Amino acid sequence: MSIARVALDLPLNRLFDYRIDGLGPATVGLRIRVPFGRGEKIGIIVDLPSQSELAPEQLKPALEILRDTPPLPADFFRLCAFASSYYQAPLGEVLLQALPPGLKKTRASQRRAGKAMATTVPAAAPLPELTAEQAQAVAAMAASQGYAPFLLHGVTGSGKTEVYLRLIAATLARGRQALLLVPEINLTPQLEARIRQRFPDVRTAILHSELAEAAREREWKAAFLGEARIVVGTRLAIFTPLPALGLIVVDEEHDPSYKQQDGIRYSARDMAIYRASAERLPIVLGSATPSLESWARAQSGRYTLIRLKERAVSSARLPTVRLLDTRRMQLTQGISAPLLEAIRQRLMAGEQSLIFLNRRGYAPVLSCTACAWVSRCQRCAANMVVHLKDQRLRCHHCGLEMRIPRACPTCGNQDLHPFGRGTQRLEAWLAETFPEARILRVDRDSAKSKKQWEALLEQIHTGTGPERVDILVGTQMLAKGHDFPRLTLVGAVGADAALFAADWRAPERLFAQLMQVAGRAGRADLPGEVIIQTEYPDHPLYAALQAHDYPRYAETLLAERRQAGFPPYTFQAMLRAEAARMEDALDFLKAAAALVPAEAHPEVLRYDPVPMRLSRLWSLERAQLLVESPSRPRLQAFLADWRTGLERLKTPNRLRWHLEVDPIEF
DNA sequence: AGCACGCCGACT
DNA sequence: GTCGGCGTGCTC
Repeated sequence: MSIARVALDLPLNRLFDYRIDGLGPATVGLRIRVPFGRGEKIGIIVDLPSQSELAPEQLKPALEILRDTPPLPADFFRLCAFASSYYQAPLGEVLLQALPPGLKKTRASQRRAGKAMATTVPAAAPLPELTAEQAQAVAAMAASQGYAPFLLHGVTGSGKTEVYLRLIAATLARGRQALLLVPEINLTPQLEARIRQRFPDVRTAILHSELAEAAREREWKAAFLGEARIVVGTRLAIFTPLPALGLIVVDEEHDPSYKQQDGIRYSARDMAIYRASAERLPIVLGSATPSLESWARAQSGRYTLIRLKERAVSSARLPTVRLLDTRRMQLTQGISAPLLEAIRQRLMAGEQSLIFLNRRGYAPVLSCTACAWVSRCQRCAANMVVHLKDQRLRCHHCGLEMRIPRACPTCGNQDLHPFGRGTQRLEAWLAETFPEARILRVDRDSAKSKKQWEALLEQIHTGTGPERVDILVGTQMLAKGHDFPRLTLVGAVGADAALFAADWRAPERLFAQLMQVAGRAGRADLPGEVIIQTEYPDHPLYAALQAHDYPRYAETLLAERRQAGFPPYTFQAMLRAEAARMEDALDFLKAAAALVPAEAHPEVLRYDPVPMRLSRLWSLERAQLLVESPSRPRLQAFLADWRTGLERLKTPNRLRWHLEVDPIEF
């Protein structure tokens, strides 16, 4: 009797055995259709054991071994097995989340094979000349053999993408595939175009979660079958099986969107490092503001640090950064007179300004002037944001919406005031102040879809005429890598809030955002200026920003982290619970903390359970318990023990929990 | 995760 | 007297 051991997409930490006699030759890595409970499921054969722990009559016969794709390769299994153990997630869940949805369907639906997208082959442009720095970087990285991790630290505009393209070309020349990870593909349509232009004859696969199902399957297969030689994708693309992988590039490696925030909470950047090491490949982590984790590893020599200190276009200098001390200034709608004057000057010169305000909506809260009423969300521990454009209050966490009330729901007072400022309010006020200017707001509300976003980009690029844009108002969306040729002024408003946020990673993110948004200014032959309004002009973050000195700020932050015993000097995991009542969530976490005796894991520190910062979301009370260790292996050992106990722990009514390794939000 | 079985409250 | 609440247990 032949047996297949099968991984299924279930939240269960075990595998299932089936009889496969008469189903033809089986191979580890093939998909298999099996009866499960009263239905059926698609699983993946992970082993062909000679016998099962169950009696033969307890095994059900499998229905079909699917051979429409080749077996998933051993490299892929190793990657998934590592993710499964590192993130304490069942192997089946990890393996199956890596497949396009079409390959997980029980009914063998005969979809059209799907042809490769018709790509108009653009005229091959001459290769841009490399700067000396770029050439050195390419030479150093292209010469590497085996596992070779590089941290490519390049200031904005230093031409990191060109370096990637050269490395990709070298990889293709060696007959290998190249994998390029990007944070959000929809925000960088230019990158895709650039790759297609550079490699017009090379099949390039694009992979991200917003692709339609058929397209995703087509692209995934092209990559898996080795037809696509270049694979560009978001975090999920790290799990694509690639038969001839020769290079991994992680662009903007510091970007938080590499961390999956639901389901299996993995870091695509960290998985990329593992994959490169397991498959003995060069890997390039690129950023103008690397994550502190990566920077520390580069400092310790685990990664080779390669720096691009100059902008690729020699005439384009880094923008000057001016700190405006607003403590003694009269602000109108949050804008100081000098910033306003700077905008006016750009208007007169026909140049573009960008005001960065990382808060969308009109105002963060509506409140009654007579009583204590504020626009709180019914479901979340958060305020509903005023969206004046569509006359609605909206919770940015759960999406709950309602009309803006005419009068206070509590006392009937008609005098309700929006407090604080978001991009809509700033846009409206700037439109009043500069009636002749064309103002464009760019945030998640104005650029909901890829189409809208591309249309906005198009508009921003329009140089002259009635369609030109004079002033951009926007959130961090504007910080992503685009060239805005006429942009010479960047103003940052309301940035201080992140300096003292409860989340200790907030300053790191603020620095990256400001650095990126500042990098938008003055890329071509026009010098750029950045004006940051702040009440803390002496803060080291701003000083480093002014000096364009990421390394200095990174050292400051790393020293703080070391002092405080935070990552990357300790390793953390978070157990989170949500329930109808906070008490239940906290009680569960208390019980969880007591599951494993402390003596068994002396180097693992367990903190007390606490409510999460956003303590209620979607009407569920949420709490969390942090565990921490100076040793990653010891933390891992503890987590493995802990999970076993947690799975046995019977949870109170409707309580849900999950374990997150290397959490990035608190 | 589904999906069964199984024992206690308000309804045709 | 039943419909249905979700507590518990199982899935090769």
